[in-house]
Amino acid sequence: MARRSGTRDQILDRATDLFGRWGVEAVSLDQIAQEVGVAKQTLLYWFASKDELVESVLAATAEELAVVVEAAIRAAPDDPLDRIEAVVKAVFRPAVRRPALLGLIREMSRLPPETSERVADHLRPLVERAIAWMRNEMDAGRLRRSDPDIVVALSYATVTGIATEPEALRVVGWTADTAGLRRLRTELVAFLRSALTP
Amino acid sequence: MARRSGTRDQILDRATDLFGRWGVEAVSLDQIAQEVGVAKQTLLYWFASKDELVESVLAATAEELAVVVEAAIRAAPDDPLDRIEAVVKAVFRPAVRRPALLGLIREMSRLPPETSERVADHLRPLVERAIAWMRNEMDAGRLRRSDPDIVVALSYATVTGIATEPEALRVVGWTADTAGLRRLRTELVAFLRSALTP
DNA sequence: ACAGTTCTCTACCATTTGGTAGAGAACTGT
DNA sequence: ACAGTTCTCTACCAAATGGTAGAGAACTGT
Repeated sequence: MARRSGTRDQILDRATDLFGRWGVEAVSLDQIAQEVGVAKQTLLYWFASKDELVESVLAATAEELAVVVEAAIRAAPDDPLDRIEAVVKAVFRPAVRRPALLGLIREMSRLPPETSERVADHLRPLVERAIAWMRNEMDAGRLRRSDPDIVVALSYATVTGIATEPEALRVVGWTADTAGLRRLRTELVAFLRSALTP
Repeated sequence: MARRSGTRDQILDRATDLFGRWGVEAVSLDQIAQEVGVAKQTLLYWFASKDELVESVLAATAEELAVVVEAAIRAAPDDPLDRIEAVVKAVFRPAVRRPALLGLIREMSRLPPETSERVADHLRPLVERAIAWMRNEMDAGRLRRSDPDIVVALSYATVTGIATEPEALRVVGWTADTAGLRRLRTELVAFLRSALTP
């Protein structure tokens, strides 16, 4: 999460935010360059093309999420529901502070298949482990019996959807103040808990 | 859902699909015109600007969803969980056949606030009713007690997220064949049921 | 002091973008 | 037959886009 200092890192950070917020297509190199306070050609020195910049941003984001999740898992208690709660809370903080993080992952579906495939490869080990783990817990009767892969996708969709769609929340009258955030996190955790309880 | 026949309707249909799939910014008027088989200026005859086209598409989409949901509600049984299942199933069919539908709603957050506000107004009555209804059912002890507005948003996020992110599903090894679709719908309904059961 | 690398810049370019101007079909009602 | 409206077209345009070419700082190690 640390905003690093080199020109390259600054570009990466800024591009992450902008791509995540507005979508890859909607953000121009000029715009990124201007916000970083650098000439556009400086971007093209660090990244040979916009495509390469996009891919770097996605790879870094996937990596960052993977690290956060891994850490949360290692530190988490053994009970599966507690563990899920820990992971959700760990992801929730950076996701809300920087909605672009999860929004970016969503941008994957709009990229050329080879690119999205490469990014998916970054996440796959994590996902596979999650599925295997869920299957185990289901067998042990500690999670609601169901299709583990789809349930992983559903949980992801719920967390990502709610963290990246402030509009949807505004329509129901929610506001992004501290109290609202706490309320949201509490409900999200309760929702998932209830969805996954045997 | 009916693909209507006039030039205007053809433009609307095609634009809906393209905007929903690739995002508003990523789709050019030239592209839409070409796919409809008409000159770009014909689009600009029917819609004064791209912005106006976007807004028309969004309004029509919101309207269409509202109609589908209303119909499902009217035809649904009285038990709240059955009713939720009916609505989800009603939305699931068009959403999967045309992912653009829900994808479009997500595009709202990337539009100028006045535009998204106007589209939100189309959906608000529906949402308000959903919240009020949920609150009632919670009071009656037929749904899990919680913040009704946030739960509405969470349910929406789950359905929309899963229906618009084929990438996420691909990562868990899911495929979009008939069996996969049925499996997905079944799990989605079970997930929501479990999440909302008292 | 100097050569080499690293980094950022100005100047430019071909293409694509949303949009304008205005002409000409094709269908009205009379 | 004719005038008016509805609809679609060709021909442009200014601005913005991703990207190239190449010069000049600024920092290396010697």
